[in-house]
This record gives sequence, structure tokens and C-alpha cells, in this order.
Amino acid sequence: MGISGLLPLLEPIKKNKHLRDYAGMRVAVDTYVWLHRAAFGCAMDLGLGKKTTAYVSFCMKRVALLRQFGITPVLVFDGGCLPMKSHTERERRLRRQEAKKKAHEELLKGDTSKAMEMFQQCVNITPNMALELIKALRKEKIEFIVAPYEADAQLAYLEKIGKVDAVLTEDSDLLVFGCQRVLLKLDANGSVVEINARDFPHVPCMKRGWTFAKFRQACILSGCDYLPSLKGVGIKKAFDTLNSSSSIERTLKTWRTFGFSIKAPKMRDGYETAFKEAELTFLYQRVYDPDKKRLVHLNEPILSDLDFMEDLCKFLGRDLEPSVAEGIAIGELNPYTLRPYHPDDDFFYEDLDAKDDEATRHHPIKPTPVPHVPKDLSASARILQVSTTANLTGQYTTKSSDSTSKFFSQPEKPTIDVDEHVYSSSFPITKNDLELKAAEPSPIASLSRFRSTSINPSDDFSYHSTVLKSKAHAVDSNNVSPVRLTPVIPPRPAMHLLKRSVTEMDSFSYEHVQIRKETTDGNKTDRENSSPANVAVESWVTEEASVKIHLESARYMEQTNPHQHRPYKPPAVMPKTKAVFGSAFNGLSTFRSSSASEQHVYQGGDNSSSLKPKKARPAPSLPKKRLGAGRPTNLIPITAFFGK
DNA sequence: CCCTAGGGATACTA
DNA sequence: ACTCGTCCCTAGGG
Repeated sequence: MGISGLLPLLEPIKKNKHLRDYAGMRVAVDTYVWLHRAAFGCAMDLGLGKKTTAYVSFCMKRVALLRQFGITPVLVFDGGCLPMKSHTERERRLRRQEAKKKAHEELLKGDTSKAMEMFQQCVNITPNMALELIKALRKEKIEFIVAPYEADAQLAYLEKIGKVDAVLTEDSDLLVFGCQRVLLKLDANGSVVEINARDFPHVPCMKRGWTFAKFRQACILSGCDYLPSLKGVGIKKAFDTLNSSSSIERTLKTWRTFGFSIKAPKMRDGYETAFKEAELTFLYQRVYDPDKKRLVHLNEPILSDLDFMEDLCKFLGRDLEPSVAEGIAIGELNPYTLRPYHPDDDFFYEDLDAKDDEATRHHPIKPTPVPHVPKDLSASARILQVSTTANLTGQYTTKSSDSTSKFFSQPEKPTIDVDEHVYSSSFPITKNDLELKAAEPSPIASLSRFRSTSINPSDDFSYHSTVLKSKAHAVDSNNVSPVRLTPVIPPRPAMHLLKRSVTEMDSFSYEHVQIRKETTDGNKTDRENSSPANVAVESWVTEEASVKIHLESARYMEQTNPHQHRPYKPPAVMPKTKAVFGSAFNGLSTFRSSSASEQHVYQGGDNSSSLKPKKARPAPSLPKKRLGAGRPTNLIPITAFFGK
């Protein structure tokens, strides 16, 4: 589980702490670990199907331990599993069944200790076991929340929106999901190990030029739950590789192209695609927002990624109607069945052939009544998704629902009429539907950016949402969008943002703040306002970041300003591998350089002054037909600016 | 010499 | 159709 070998790698920044160090704080708990360990104590009873709630008291003892030291615990439970992991689930299920069979054999032989061991190996945590604990939590008025999908993402989100100050778990994945303060290895005495993401620059193998995105990529490369590593690549190789690479996509391309001649891991088919998908899963998995009472994405999707998300429900989780999402979160609905919890929903401990058993015949599994859940949840979600993404991104790409490999297909030159595009989608939606749906609060997280100005320091993509805000505003003000967006809140002045104290320990957010400043302040340079952050931080803020901003601004201006519009021109050089991987990886974040001088600047990585965005003309009207005919020609991966 | 991959032992509460 | 192990040791490869 998690990132194997990551914790030893982070040894230099681990801190031995005690629960009392967190007095007065709110701490989110990854409850699965507790339940799993607690279940060992009553493995035999569970295995034999006896009624027991011993595991509940174990967990409540740990809750008491936290409260004893003045901590307010928030227990987070796992929800439904992501379909992409189902193949490994089957293996585990088979192993558990095997162990259970053996346990019964040993029991008949009379070897109870051996049987016990076997029962422990087939311990499984069911939603109904979680429910037992939830009941106890309700009684004690302890806060809890059931995640729609993986608890990891939910934990990270709770910390991100400030609901908790730290996260208690055993899983190194939390760091990859973007948690700042992760507490590990809690023992019965209350001692814990803290790993804080702000200390990352002090890890020897992340000394220079690292961003959080780079860290996440290194972890994925070393092998994670969503993607096994390439043969021969472990934690060291992964971090060494990213240390000496300008970008992960470039490295993977090199491995793919020249792997035979250099010492490089052997690439398997589709690795690049799978890598991108893993990255998106860490970034955008669906979580429950307790304030908005609906599902949102862990992070706000950036423009370039938004396009890929449509087909990614199997990685991010399906969207759920707010009432259902809330029902799951508060422990009323079983996250697997989407129905109220029912004892008959658990038959983990029934063998496959047990269906013929006398016992099960007396307790046939009967369908539980379905509450106010729409028959096809995906239908309403789809409508919203189509309408929103179409209007945000339709001008850049086509959306063919039959494409099997969206990542690898270079989007055709789109010739799209936005309205037509929306209504001619393959879904049975009418204009009425759209208007109706648009008036409701949208469960699609991508809309949330229009309502929120909160900025999370660990979110390395907020810059992009600024662009999105402006873009959405432009689209909306031209009445192109059939979706009524809530008024766009103008970006906060950069000076306000800079009031945040920037410390040595704040390196990830430091880069972030600086980027924001340049975005919102346009012409100003940031020198005089730079935080006196120390040298350790310096390497995290690169000149390229600011160049990126200017390039991106220029691109935005060009696309919203018809006067700058240029006819489509095929690129001079577009090697096949680049087209394939470039489009897969960078998606819409590729940048069309509007002039040779800009390209020059980019390649030189200097002299960004010529890239200052020109003054915006008021409300430029977007061309109705052939919108987006200016599909990027000279594709420069914007992600090339990241992580150097 | 470092690193990866795989196997074995091990498990929980009063 | 119905939830995630981990640590330590070592062989073997680059």
C-alpha cells in the first residue's frame, strides 16, 4: 500500500511527537487502519459469523486516547472503491477465501491456534462493521464522515479546506494527495511520528528545483496503488530520475524512444497514458464537501486537465447527486449499494458455494428499498458535465464519445459552433434540460471555482483557475454559454495575498504566492514584495515560473481577442512520438506561440518583458462559427515549465 | 556497492 | 456486487 519506500526516504524530516503536542487541534483519522487492527482481536468470531462488536470498543478506546490529550478527532471512513482497482481486489478476495477454507479445515483438525492464524488472514472490513462504529460515534457525539470513495482523498481535502489541522494514518499516500501534516505510527501511549510536507526541501533527494507536482510524479513513477512501477524502478531511481530531468513527459519519451540504446527501464505499452491517469487520480479524485454538501474534486481541475476528466469516472469516481452524497457522508447510505445500510448486504464470509447452504436459504438476500435516488445518476451528471465542460473548453477540442484512446488521439482541428456542439452531443438532452439543470446548484466541481476565492497553499494549480475565471467570464458575458454562472468574483489583489507570512518552511506555497502575484498584477514585477525567504526556498522558485505566467497570459489574450486570430498552419516539425505523447500529456496546456519572438524568449528562458499581456479589449466577442479554429500549431508543452 | 524484489514471520485486547 | 498490512532480511542484478 501507499508508496513503498517513501517513509524511509523521508526519514530526515520525520519528527517524533506526542499526541499532547496537538492539544486543541482537530485531527482527521484514517479509520480503516483502526478497524483492521481491531478486527484481529475478534478474527475468529468474525470468521465464524458470530455477532461481535469487540472491534468497536477498540476503536473507541483510541478515540478516547485522542480526546484525553485535548484533540478533537474526526473519523473518516472509506467509501466505494474505484473501479480501476477492481482487478487487485479480486486477487485479494480469492486469497481471503483460500485462507478461510484452510481455517475451517484446521478447526476440524482441532488446531485452534493455526485456525486462528488463518482467520486473521481473512479479516475483512465491511461497510456494516463501519456502521457499528458509526453508531457508537453518534452516541458519543464524535464527528465522522464517510468518504464517497477513498478516505485518503477525503482526509487530504478536509485538511485542505481547513476543517482539520492534521491527518492521522498509516498510509504514505496521504502525502501524495497533498496533505501537509501527516501523523503516522500512533501507539497506545500516544507517541506519533509527524511528517510535514513543508520540510520536503530538506530531504536530500529533493534539494533543488522541486515542486509538489514533481514530488507527486516521482511517487507515481516509483509505483503507487494506481500504477505499478516499471521493472527495476524503485523509490531511489524514481527520485533520481526526476532530479535530473526537465520534465517527466520528456523522460518517458526518451525511455520510450531510446530505451534500447541507453540504460533505461523497459517501457510497457500504454504506460504514459496510465501515468497521466494516475496523476489525475491523485489530483482530482472526488470527495465530499461538508459545507457545500455535495461532491467536489480534491483540487479544482485546470483547463488542460478538464478535457480528460470526462472519461475518467473510473479513476475519479462517478459523480453522485448531492442528496446521495450527503446520505453516504453522514452514514445513512451504504457507499457500495447507495441504499440504506442493511445487514444482508454483507456476505463476505459466505463462500461462493455457500449459496446452496441451508443457512443462506433461510436468509435470502432481498433487495433493500431504494430511497430518493434517481434511477440513473449518471444521466443528470452527464448533462451538467457536457454543458459545463463544453462551454469552458469546447473551443479547443472536440469531444467524440466513441474515442477509445482520448489521450493518444491528437485532437482534430475543431470547427465547432459552441451551441450546436452542446445540443448535438450524443446524450438525449434538450435545451430545456440544460436550462433547468443550469439553474440548480451544480454537483460538478468545476463550477465551484466561480464561487470560491479561497486559495490553498498546497494547491499548485490555483494560477490556472485565475485564467479559468477570466475565461469563463468572457464566455458568459458574450452569452455563449447556456449555463448561468454565478457572478465571477474578481481576482484578489496580489498585495493582499502577499500578506501571508512566507517562511522557510512554506516553500511550496511560496512559489504559489509568487505566481499568483504575477498573474493578478500584470505589469508589476514582484521583486520589492518578495518575501525574505531564505536560500533553501530560493531553488523552489524559478525564473521559468514567471515566464510561464507571461506566456499563458499572452495565450489567453490571443484566444479571446479575435484581432490576434491567425489561420491554422500545420506545425513545421511534429514528430509522431511528440504528437502522441505531447497531446496525451499536456493536453490543452500546450501553448501556441503567437510570434517567433515569444518562442525565442521561451527558448532563452529570459527576457520575459516582451511577453507582458497587452491591455485587454473590453468584452471581445468570440466568433460564433469556427470557434477554436486556431488550434495550437506550434505546440510547446506548458508543463515543460514545471519542475526545473 | 547500491538498489529492487520477493519471501518469511508476525500480528490484537483486558 | 459488496475495503488497503508491514517489517526485516537477503538473494540477485546492474
